[in-house]
Amino acid sequence: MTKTLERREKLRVELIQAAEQMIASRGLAGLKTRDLAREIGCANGAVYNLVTDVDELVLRVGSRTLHRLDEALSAAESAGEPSPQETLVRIAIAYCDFAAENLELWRALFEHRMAANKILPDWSVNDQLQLFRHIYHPLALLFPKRSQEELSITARSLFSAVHGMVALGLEQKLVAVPLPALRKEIAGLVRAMIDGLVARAG
Amino acid sequence: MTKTLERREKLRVELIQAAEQMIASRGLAGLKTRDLAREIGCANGAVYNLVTDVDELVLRVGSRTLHRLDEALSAAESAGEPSPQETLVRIAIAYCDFAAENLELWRALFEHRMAANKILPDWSVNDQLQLFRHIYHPLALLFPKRSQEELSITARSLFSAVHGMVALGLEQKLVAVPLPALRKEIAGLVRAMIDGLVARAG
DNA sequence: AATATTTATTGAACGATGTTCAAGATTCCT
DNA sequence: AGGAATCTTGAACATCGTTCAATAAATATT
Repeated sequence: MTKTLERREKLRVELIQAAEQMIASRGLAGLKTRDLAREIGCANGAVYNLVTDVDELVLRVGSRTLHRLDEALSAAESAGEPSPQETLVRIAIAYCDFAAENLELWRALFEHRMAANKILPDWSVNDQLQLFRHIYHPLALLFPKRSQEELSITARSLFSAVHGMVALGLEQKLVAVPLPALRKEIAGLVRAMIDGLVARAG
Repeated sequence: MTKTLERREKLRVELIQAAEQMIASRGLAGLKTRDLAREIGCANGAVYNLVTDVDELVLRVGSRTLHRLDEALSAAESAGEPSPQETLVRIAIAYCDFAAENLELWRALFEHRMAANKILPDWSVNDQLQLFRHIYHPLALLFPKRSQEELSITARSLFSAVHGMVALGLEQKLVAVPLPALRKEIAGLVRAMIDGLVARAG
C-alpha cells in the first residue's frame, strides 16, 4: 500500500515538473499527455492515475507559477526606497520582468480556459487572490482615508492596468516592443496613475 | 466559371458569418469545421475550398470584430463634449461596453494564437493598427509638444492599460466584477492617468 | 511460504478534430 | 453533345484527451 502511494507521489511531482518544463518550452498548446508519459516513464493512461485531468495539471503548474510570481513581487516590494510610489513602480516592473522571463508559463495563467461546467478548485482561487496584497499595502499608505473595500478595488484596477501593458507589450502578434522600452513606459504610466489618483483624492 | 465563383463567394461569406455566430455563442474553442459545414450546407472538406485554414477563418472573423469595434470607438469619439480628457474617457468606456456585449468575439481577438511559423497576413495587421488612432487624436491635443513617435507610445500604453482592466474585469475565472462598477473604475483610472500625464508633462 | 484477494498499471481502443486527396459530379468550351 | 477542365465530396489520416478491460503488482490470509 505505502509502496504504491510513495511511487505515485513521486511520479505526480515529476509529472507536474515535466508539464511545467513542457509549457515553458512549447507553450500551453504544446502540452501533450503522451509526451509527458514518455518523459516521466509511464504509460499514457497512467497520467490519469496522478491527476484527474489536463485541466488539473495546468492548474497545478499555474499554482507553482503564481507562487514564484508572488516571491518576485515580494522581493521587489522590500528592495529599494520604501516610498509607496516607488514601491508600486518596482512591483510593476517586477511583474513585467517576471512575465518576460517566464513568458509561456505566465501566458498559460491567462490562456487556460476550463470547460464552463467545471468549477475552479479553492486552492487555485486562493493562489490568485494573494497577488493583490502586494499592491494593497503601498496603496493603503498612500490613501489612509480609504476603506478596505475601496483600496481593494483600486489595487485590482492598478494591477489590471499594468497587466494590460505587459500583456500587449509582450505580444509578438503585432509590433514587439523592446523590453527596456516597455519597462520605461510602465514606470512612467504607473507614476502618472499614482500622481493622478493622489491629486484626485485631494 | 462565374457560376462557380459566385457560389464560392456566397458560401465564403456564409462561412465567415457562421463562424462568427459560432464563436459568439460557444467561444473560440467551440468552433468546429464539421459544424460549420453542416451549417452552411456543404461537405466538411469543402471548407478548405473557401478558406485555407481555420486560422484564416478566425482572422477573418477577427477582422469583422475589429471593424465593428472601430465603429463603436468612432461613435464614442465624436459623441459628447469635445474636451480631450472626456473624449478619452468615452472611448475607454466604449471599449469596455463593446467587450462586454461581444464577449466571446472580443476574447477571440486575443486568445487566438497562430502556429509560430505562419505569419500574420498584412490585412490583419493593418486592421489592428487602426485602433490606436482613436486615442492618438485626443492625446495630440493634450500634448502638443510631443512628437508623433512619443504620442504613439503613450497611445499604446493608455490603450493597453484600459484593455487590461477590461480583460481582468470581465474574466469570470475569479471574481466577476459588475459591469457598472467596472465602467466607473475605468473612468476613474483613465481620468487619473490623464491628470498624472498632464501634470508630469507640465 | 504459498495462495488468494485486493489494488494499480498498462496500452489498445474510442470519439473528436483539423486536414488531405482520389474519385465522382459539375461546369465550360468548341 | 461531348470531351476537357474544374470543383465538390466524404472517406481516410494523423493527432488529441480520455476510458477501461486485461495484466501485473502488492497486500492479506492461511
